[in-house]
Amino acid sequence: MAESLPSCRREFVETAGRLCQRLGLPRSTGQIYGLLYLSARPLSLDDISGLLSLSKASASTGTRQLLAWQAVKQVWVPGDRRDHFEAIGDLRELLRTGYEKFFRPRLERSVTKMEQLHANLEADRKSGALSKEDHAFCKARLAHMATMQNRVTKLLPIAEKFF
Amino acid sequence: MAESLPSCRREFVETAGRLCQRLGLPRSTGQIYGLLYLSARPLSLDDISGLLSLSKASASTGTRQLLAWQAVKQVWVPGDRRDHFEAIGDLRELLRTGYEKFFRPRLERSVTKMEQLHANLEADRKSGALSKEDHAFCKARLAHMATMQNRVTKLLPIAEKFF
DNA sequence: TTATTTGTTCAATTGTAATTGAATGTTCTG
DNA sequence: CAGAACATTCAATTACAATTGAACAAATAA
Repeated sequence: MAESLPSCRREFVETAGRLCQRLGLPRSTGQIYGLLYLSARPLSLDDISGLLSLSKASASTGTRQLLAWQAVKQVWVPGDRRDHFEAIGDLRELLRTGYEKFFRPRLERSVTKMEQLHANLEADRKSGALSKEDHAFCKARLAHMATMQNRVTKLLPIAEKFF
Repeated sequence: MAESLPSCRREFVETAGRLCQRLGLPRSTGQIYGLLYLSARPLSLDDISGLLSLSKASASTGTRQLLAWQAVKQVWVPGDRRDHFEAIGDLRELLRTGYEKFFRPRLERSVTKMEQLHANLEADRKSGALSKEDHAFCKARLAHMATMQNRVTKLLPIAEKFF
């Protein structure tokens, strides 16, 4: 397997890594996806760690992460015992599963969280921890936030159809 | 000023803090915004650091951060020399400026980055660093990514109108 | 079976960014 | 003006998460 990357791939890998880093994900994971995204043939862990100058441990955890996100799949290469990895090239699908696995559950939990907060607010009002005016104010703000939540919830399916 | 928070605000503050943390922003900044969002009256730096058990330094940097994001505004409280802060309650506006200041520039830069990558790809092809098949493969993948970029670019104004 | 190749797990290190206390600068007050 | 009240800046600390090397486990080959 090659030991160095052509400059276009090098730069792509770097960009992907920084994007992930900005999103709070491990840079190395982004680099791995970037590398695979521009690889015509599946790569082994050794290829990955070699080309990206990562430890095999990082390559292993990174690929497993990507497998969990369904951003990558394992493919069998005849005549080679090692696992090989290939990027899922369809970014629409990636977005879709990302939404399903990441955004939606969070959004749903945020709705129940809002309900909790509202209940809490009423309890505070009854226990006297909150004045009438403060209670009204908080209630209005929470209500506004809830309508925003609703809009996001309604927008996302539209966005999904858009892709 | 009060020394402790009613439970509803306590929980809201915690939630806001964790949300920011997840987004890669300082937790304390989120907590400050959460606190102000549910405060009927503007708070001073001392109020903030006291109620959230933060150093005044953190309160200062956090509020300046929020000012830069236009998530908070300074208000003058008669008879008090200190700066006081109030949350911008309109989350729509917050989203809008967040999009303008954060997303849009990034999206634009990503477009020029794609052009760079494409140019790079052609250069690699010419220099022989890339086989014909590899070149075709990479070109297709970059093209696919570009169309996704276009869709995002087109979707965002729609989403903006939606709010 | 034993030796070798491959992949994962885990403790330790490293790097990065948030947080703080102390120092500094600035504005008000008496 | 001197002194106090505030806010900011900065160096140092702390907390956290990515990364690694080494130990371990599993599978294959000889």
